[in-house]
Amino acid sequence: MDKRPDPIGFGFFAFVKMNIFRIKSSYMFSKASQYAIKAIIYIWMKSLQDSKAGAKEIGSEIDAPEAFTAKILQQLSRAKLIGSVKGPNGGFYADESHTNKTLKDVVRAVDGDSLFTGCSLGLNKCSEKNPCPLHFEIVGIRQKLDQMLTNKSIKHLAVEVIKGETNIKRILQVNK
Amino acid sequence: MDKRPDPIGFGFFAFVKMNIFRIKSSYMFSKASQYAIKAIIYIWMKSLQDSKAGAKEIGSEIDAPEAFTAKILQQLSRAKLIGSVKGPNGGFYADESHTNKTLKDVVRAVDGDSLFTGCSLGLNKCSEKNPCPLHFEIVGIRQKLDQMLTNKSIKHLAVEVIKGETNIKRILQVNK
DNA sequence: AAATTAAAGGATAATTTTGTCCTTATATGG
DNA sequence: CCATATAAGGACAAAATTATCCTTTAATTT
Repeated sequence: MDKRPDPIGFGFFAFVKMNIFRIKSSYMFSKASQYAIKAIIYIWMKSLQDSKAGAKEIGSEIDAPEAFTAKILQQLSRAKLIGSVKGPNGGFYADESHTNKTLKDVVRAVDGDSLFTGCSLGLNKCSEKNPCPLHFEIVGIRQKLDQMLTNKSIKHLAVEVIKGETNIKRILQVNK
Repeated sequence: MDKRPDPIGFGFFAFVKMNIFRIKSSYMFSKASQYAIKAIIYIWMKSLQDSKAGAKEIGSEIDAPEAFTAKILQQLSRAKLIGSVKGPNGGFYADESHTNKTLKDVVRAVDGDSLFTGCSLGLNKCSEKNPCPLHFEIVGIRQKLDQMLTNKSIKHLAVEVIKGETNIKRILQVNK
């Protein structure tokens, strides 16, 4: 390989990747959770139409890497948030037994519950009695988030999506 | 080094670190933001007592890795959220020019603003007109978070902390 | 002016999260 | 029973985030 020092400054491209200029992601949910939510809504939509969905199909439809999606589906399956069957005509599905599963169940299965229980500043002894500077401010917001995620069943979400719009692709906004 | 295959199954310890059993962090803010918030509150507390704080001191007081804290302080300084002076008796400080800086400024300086503007499912075309399944649910919560972070000036927070308790260590809960 | 002190910044390492590939297990249809 | 399709899982790779170390720059003190 050519190990000569970069002659005309293409190191510039490394430059833009440097700390200073890198933009972080930092959403409310991890990517894994985002994929999980999209996937499980999609599965419910299929199940409401009496069909299963395979990992590949799901990954492609929700615009998530297929192999990674498969891993996440395993987690959801282990957590009993969805069912799965192997073999021909197999795939992932949801039924009555999953009717009451909520967004919170999904997020917890994938990300654990530090989002709901941990101190927002990462302090391990934060509590009502010994609150961090943001404690009381954050608690209220987090409670709202928690309630919202707890109140929304996945099935309900899927039904809403179907009612409002039949084109899955558009609703999940997977196209660019 | 001993490269023999693990004879009595201490691979178990690798095992517990495997995907399945690993617990994610996944807080509202990144670690960098958490450190930034703790650091800047600490700096304000010191400044309100007319003294500067060095990177080492700050890192140790807020229970964050010192070198990493130094990096974050650089970012805060570049973003004009704090001031810095080099040399003997130097350090980081905050003054009138920083009075109106808010928690939101801090989070944005460190994490960018995907937390505030990005779709919670990571979809790039999510909007009022073309909403993702969580859009309207999340928007309200995020707005509350945004408002809270916008309304709280760091200075105000530091004052509150000082009023409530003089022991910095305890308030920031750096012990255990 | 020189020595010293502390921030600024570069390079690199460790860890975590995200992502891929390949093998194994298992259900279904023929 | 056999072939096939698909989930489950292991091993590994890439990327992002977190963390450390060392050199350079610039104030302050002497």
